[in-house]
Amino acid sequence: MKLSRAYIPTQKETPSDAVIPSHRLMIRGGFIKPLAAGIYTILPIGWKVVKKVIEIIRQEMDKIGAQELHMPAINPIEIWDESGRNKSFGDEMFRLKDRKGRGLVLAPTHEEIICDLARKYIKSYKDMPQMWYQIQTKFRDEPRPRSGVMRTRQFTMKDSYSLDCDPEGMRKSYELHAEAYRNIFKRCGIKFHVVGASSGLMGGSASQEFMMETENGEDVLVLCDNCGYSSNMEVAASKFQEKTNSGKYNSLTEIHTPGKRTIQEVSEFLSINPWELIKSILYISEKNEPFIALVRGDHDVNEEKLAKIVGAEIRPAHPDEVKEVCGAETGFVGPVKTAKKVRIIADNALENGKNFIAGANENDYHLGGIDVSRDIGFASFGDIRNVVSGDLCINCGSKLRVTHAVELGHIFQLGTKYAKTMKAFFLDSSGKENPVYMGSYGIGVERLVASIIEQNHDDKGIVWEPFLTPYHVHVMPINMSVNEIANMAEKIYNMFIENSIETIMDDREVSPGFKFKDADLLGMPIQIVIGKKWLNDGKIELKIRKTGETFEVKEEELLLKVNSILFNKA
RNA sequence: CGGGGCGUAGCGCAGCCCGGUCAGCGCGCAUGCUUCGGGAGCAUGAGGUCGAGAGUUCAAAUCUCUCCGCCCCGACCA
Repeated sequence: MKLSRAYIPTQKETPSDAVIPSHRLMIRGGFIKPLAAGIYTILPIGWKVVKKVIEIIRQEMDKIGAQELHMPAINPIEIWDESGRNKSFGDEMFRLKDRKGRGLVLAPTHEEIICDLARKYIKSYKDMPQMWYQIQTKFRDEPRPRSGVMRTRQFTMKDSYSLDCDPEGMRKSYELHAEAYRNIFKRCGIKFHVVGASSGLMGGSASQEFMMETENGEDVLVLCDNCGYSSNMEVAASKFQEKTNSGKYNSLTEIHTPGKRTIQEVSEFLSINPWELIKSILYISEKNEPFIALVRGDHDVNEEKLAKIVGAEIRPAHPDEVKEVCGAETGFVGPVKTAKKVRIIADNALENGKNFIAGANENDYHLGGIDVSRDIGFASFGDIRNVVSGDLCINCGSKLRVTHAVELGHIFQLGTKYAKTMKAFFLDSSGKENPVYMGSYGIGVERLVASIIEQNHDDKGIVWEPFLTPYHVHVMPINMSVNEIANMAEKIYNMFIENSIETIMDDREVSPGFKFKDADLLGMPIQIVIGKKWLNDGKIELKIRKTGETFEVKEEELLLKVNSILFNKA
């Protein structure tokens, strides 16, 4: 491709709304163009990269025996009512009506359709195992699209589904996927962690996420660099650090704390450590039952864990509900003497603790000297807090590290949840009817591309690996108006093309600096410069984008050199 | 959905506070000449319903209201 004819709209200025590097570089390099919030056109060189990533995915999926199919992106809403997820997806699902008024949805994922296929065609244990996948556009009306192509409302997903007769079969399919995913991310040059995760809206038993560590990630990870324990913060476990309370308040005492609401304000006001306080938060379950969650002052409530213990969806209470249940405004809420009797769930770190301070359920007052077993002995205990940096690993006792990451892939063992509600049954070898065991597995394609850039760039631009780059070689004739240069560039360009090396040539009549900057921004692995050195010494300059290394090469050696750099060919 | 910010030429922005030579700057774009090793110089030129609507006023990019869009921070997911 010649740049003079290519649609690669690079720009010098960083768009003001792009914050993370991959977003900035994809916009500046002409890889993507925004159309609306969370909706992007993928421009030609962006699409070239996407296609290469998809090919890697396809190869690895085929390798584990999965079969590619293509399901409709537009679904009748009834099938989503049947699984109950029309409701649970809520506003996140795009809904529309056809001309007759029939309800349709733009599919955010495809478990329902797979289940429908399964119940129609899987009749016998002999029909399984099956693994089906597709690479397809998904639609999710995200509450907050973000960070360019990292989180969008329309995106490409590789989603696959396994169907098995029993749990062992399902685990086998799950392991095959885990293996394929490791290969895919390795081949994309991603450094990743596989972590235990929450199943969220998908439901089911086990699930793991493939995460790339980056400060710009939306997820929080807990890692043990010693034994390799890794988990999403949503479900991470840890041993908490034991703390000793000063005993400044060692019997039940009301303390006047005017206007001091937060842990920080109260601990500073009373000159005590944050961990001597009990953080009390009122939640309301979906069954409209209020309850108070208690964690130590230096900890945070983990709502995922809490919801699991409660066995229902939960939400923080509104201010008026707090007033009604506890008798005081937020900031002065505590477990002792609430206005209404209320269930209390406390974190393990509080069990048997003494001399704590909490809100007194009276505005501008806290209560000191709380003995947990004496004063709130009716509470139940559990792990309901987030791991904090410095907590210890439950396996090996080393210090845990808390870090940010992007979720690139997620694999689920769904079990029989969908099969049962949607009646996907088969006959086993004894003629008995059983529900199908499902697994579901996803990779966000554009997000993967953005992550690759996130991990492979410098201050000048993107740095592509040879197997993902839109073009292998970027040829730069320094001055198109000098015939010897233009002709040589043309000759080299044609030679590369004939030898299956993907080449882009900057044949524009622009200044050299302009070409160098664009080449660095676009990030092809090899830059070929034809300029003064060619005119004076008959040498062609070859520069490796990643290292900045340069070579002066004779024309007849060029192809060999390029091949060896790109593909390690001798 | 809460909190914060923004919307003026393709991109980045100034102007708004204090209504009235405020329709402006840089980059980009077009044409010509000169240039040609890290986003060249000179000259000429095209390009804007100032997000939309309503209101206040002799007069609105500027003040008021409503709506729309976009971004960032929090509750969800590949």
